[in-house]
Amino acid sequence: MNNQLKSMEIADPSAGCFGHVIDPETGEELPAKAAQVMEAGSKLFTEQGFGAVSMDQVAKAAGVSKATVYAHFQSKEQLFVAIVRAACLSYAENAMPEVRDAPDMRSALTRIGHSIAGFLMAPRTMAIYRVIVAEGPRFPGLAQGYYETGPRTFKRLLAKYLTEAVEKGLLQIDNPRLASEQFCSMVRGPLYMKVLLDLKDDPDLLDTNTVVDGAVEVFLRSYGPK
Amino acid sequence: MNNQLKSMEIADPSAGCFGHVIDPETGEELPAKAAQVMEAGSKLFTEQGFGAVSMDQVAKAAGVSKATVYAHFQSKEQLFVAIVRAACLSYAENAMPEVRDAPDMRSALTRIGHSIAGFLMAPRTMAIYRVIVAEGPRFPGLAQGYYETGPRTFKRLLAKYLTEAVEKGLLQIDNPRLASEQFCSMVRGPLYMKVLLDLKDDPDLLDTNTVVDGAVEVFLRSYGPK
DNA sequence: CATCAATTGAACTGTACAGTTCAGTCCAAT
DNA sequence: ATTGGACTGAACTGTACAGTTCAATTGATG
Repeated sequence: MNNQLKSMEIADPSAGCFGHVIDPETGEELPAKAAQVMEAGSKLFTEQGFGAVSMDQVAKAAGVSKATVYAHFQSKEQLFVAIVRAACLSYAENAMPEVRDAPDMRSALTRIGHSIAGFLMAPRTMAIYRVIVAEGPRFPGLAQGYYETGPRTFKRLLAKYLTEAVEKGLLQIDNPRLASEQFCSMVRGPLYMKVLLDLKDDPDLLDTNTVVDGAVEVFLRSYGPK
Repeated sequence: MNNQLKSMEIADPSAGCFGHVIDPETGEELPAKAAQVMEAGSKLFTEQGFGAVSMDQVAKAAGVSKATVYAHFQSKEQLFVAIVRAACLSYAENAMPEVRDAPDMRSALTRIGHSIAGFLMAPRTMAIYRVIVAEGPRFPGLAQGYYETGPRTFKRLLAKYLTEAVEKGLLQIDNPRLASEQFCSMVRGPLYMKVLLDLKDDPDLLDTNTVVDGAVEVFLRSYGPK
């Protein structure tokens, strides 16, 4: 029960992730200056929130004139939407690790659990989530887009994996989507608020290993074979 | 397995909840006008977010002059903090139902599960959460205060209940705090994003009964006696 | 009725910011 | 060398808003 991964390295593609983005509207590659603007905007918006950042700040941080910003983006809102959309694209793939070589179900689930935990608590993930929750209501469609490219995609990947395990007789699950949600929630729930609310020294907080091992244990006792 | 509560009525104390608030600073009861201001501010802030609401709007909605607003609250920030703090106070007690009369563990947990689900998805709860996530970073201590009076208190209540059940031989749990987190998470996780992100018609979404029954089932298979 | 505190309404100050404009610069392609 | 598109920097417009001020009004109390 102690096969945790020691340090979970989650690639944080914050830097440079707007380098070669394809504009979904035109299908063309993003000009260098536009990428700079998105880069800077991403950092500022996720650090301070949409409302607290001025376009002057964005331009300055991007090392670009304000006129250039408006040459590439119609408005502050459109810049924001473009940034969030681009940031969501690489979400789900990063969270599901390779587990084909795992010796058994317990170690596979443990690895997945640590991957979820590490991914969810990465600064970039938290920043996107915070911004979506905060500004979602004011940007119709943004939250939906986030959910579909992000959490939903990941949960489907996990449900698919579980279904395969059932077919191999390694698990017994009648509702894999529910089981997938349950496993994610048991890992995520006890941990994410700590980071989200920046609670560093609350005595009630559980550490990652306890949470992941606990989730795996409960999951296997419910859905394990026999 | 079908003893769900049909419609879970969660009292939404949005209206009038600032009527007789005691100021934690002075220990005195809040003047009527101040309560009106907090009432109006609460509605506006939770609907539109801190940044999007002007003090003129608050004054107007409260049916009060702006000078009066500033007579009671030093600044917009302080008004906001006062509102959130007051709103958090009645958080935890509302979420934990009475289950002493429940015939067995399954029905008790099912009732608790539905209570959690109903409480979490109440507009007022969601609104507070959204505002905390969105504005937390800019108001030091606010998120901590929310967590301590809210989620943490509830989870402790549940952990205490579970511990008592263990002592009666109804459950087998070595880490009740972890178990409490797991149960809450399994109920909350699959449901809250639907409301948070306003996803009405996603085909992957599970309904409340499925989620609660699933959580109870998994919980009992893991922690149930023998 | 007189007093006094709370409240009102309206005008005012200062600032921050979205978005525009434009003359001038840079640079790559011809 | 010239042309043309992208970029700069700086000034400018208009607006929204936090917070202030104050003379006039209200209303409860003695």
